[in-house]
Amino acid sequence: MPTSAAAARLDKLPDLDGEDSAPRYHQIREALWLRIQSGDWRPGDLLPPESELCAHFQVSRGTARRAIDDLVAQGAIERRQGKGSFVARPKFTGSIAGSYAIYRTGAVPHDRDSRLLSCRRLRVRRELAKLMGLPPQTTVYEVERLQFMEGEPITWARSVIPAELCLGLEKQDLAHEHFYELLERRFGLSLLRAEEFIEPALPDRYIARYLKVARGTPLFMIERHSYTVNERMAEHRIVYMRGDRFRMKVDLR
Amino acid sequence: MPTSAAAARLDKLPDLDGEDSAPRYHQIREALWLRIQSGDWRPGDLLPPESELCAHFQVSRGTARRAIDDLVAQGAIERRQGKGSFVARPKFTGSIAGSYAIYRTGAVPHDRDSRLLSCRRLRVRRELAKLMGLPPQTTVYEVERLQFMEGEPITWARSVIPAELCLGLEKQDLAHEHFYELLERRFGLSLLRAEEFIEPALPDRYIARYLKVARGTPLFMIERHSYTVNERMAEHRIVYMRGDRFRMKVDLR
DNA sequence: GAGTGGTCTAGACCACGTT
DNA sequence: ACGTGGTCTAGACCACTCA
Repeated sequence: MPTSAAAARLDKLPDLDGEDSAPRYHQIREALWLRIQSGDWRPGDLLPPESELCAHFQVSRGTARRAIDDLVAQGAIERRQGKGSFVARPKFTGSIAGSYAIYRTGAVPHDRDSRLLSCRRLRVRRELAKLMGLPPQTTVYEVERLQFMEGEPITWARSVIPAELCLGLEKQDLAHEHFYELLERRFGLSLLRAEEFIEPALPDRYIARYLKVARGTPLFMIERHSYTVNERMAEHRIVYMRGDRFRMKVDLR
Repeated sequence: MPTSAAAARLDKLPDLDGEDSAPRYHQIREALWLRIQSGDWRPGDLLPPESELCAHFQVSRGTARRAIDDLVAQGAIERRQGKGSFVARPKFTGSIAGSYAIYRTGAVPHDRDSRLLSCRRLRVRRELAKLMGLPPQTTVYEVERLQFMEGEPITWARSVIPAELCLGLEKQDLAHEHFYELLERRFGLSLLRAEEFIEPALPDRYIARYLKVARGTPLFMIERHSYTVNERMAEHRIVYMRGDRFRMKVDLR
């Protein structure tokens, strides 16, 4: 069942460990982050006010704030003045974002659209089961989609998700709803973080046909591992993105 | 002249603006960052102790520290307990690092080496002059190098630098010294930040020969713009990196 | 107006590196 | 021993949101 905007409670949160040499703000940060990772606190949940955190952990407000500051910097918590602090909804869900940005070679992208190619229920391939930490023969959903910008095909993507995490996925509106929002809202499946591995690649015949590019057109191949509660891999995604229309920008300091 | 490890002074640093609605820590951060960007304070310089910053800006230590915290997070300042705070040396100089990481597909990279292909003095190409903000016909150095890992060619790179920033570059040991360290030490040229644009690409005959790959092998093409004092572009670099041996990793939150 | 986070203060003691 | 940054406290007032 989809849960939205509950209140995060401090029940059974450990006290600070006097023996632990780590700073208090660090211990507090660990305790809160564990709550989020474990799924006790879910994206959108309202955190207890700072005053309550101070009282619970027996620290001054500066120390409690420092812990939250770090979680905010880490992207795990959002603050809203006057309202409270909330468990953050994952940032990388929107477009392709995060610590790098995709830039169109030319104009600014708008006008997004996507098309569902297929959604199948099947047994996971052996290699993928190993990579995802699933028992052999686990049933998964395999979703293939195309993303368009300004009417032009830009990315082809195939996602694999353990079926038990989203039973009935094939009945959902996969064509138009945002994929991660759908998982969150319909199945209560929240993705907390992801890793991406990026390589240059060339399209095979299948991909080239969908992206409407010549076989020799350079592409980005992006492999994404998305994790949910308890560090469990909930989605394995392969994306091919046209390199003739997009590039990535990285700021170095 | 190479300057190393001077002391940063607070001379003529502006007072806080009471009219400014921005928080004090923000105004302090801006003032310090401007000092660094302008070149008054150089990488490696020792900052005044926090006590002195507090006295100068008439703020409490918490506020001064908050300003420095932000600059540390931004990568502009490094703290060393017991010693002091220092203007950071750029992080992206070592390998390719920053907000993303290059991962070898297979074993861990070690055993680096590089080879100088050429170092020429010539007039900058018209398009590049425009991109770099240089007058037409400006004299530049053009340096081509190969980088090896475990005896295998991994990247080919061509750097273009305005000649006046590093007069006599051709006499330096470009083969073995780290390039950015050499610029810093011999010419006092410090690069403060950089932007990279990454695309998938295929090698032309020239690049393929150096990297010892077939013409159809996918590569990363990385264009780097490095900036020195006053937001002046000091280096324009094109890198081709083998995509069959390396990939990039990005962490999303 | 009540409650939240945002900013700031003026102290304190500790850990580390140098002299 | 001394000076640096690292951690922490117990207050204060302001800005924003919502009832």
